[in-house]
Amino acid sequence: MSNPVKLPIEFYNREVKSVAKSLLGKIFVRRNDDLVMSGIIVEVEAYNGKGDEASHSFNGMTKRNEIMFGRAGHLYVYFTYGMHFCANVVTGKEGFGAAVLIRAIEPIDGISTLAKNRFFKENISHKELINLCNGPAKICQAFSIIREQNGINLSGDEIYILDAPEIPTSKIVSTPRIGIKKSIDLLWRYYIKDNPFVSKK
DNA sequence: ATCAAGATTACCT
DNA sequence: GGTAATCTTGATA
Repeated sequence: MSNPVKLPIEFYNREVKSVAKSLLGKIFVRRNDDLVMSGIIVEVEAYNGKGDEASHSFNGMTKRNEIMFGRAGHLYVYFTYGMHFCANVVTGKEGFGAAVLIRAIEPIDGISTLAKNRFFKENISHKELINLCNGPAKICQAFSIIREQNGINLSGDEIYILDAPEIPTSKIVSTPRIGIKKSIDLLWRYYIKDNPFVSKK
């Protein structure tokens, strides 16, 4: 087995749709001391800094979205619907306001912890495993990501993403983004074809 | 100050 | 397929 290495800042400092597609197949890791949770990123969405009406950054910087306008390679966490958190990776140059929403993860390590966070029990059925991280708010609940993690540097040791081989273009499916009412013509949602941990076909 | 919408989810028929 | 839950945020006055 090869040495896993954290994605460098240059990885994130690129055009948001390229980063989004490249993030598929990479390993998302959350570490708390000796506790490790991880999984394969299988579904993402790109939100651009310019000309994207569905993006939080569309109307300029606010207190809520300021991390989105910060440096690439940091985590943008927001609260929505009065009860859910969603996690994004900031991309591109500082001040641009682009980010990739992580929508689904195939669990690998720390599944009993992920399960406890989501379902308040360690042993789960196959159905519950599929349902563990197949949605942006489910990921945050499973990985214990809240307001506190907003702005975290992905070069650090608490939350980071490990490199892994690129998913070939032939295995990447593009669709409209989920749950938005503007810019629905843009096919900026990407997921790994035939992966059972994707949120929706 | 007020208010409507929201990058969702779980549970219902 | 439909909708309640739940509250922060940003826009408007």
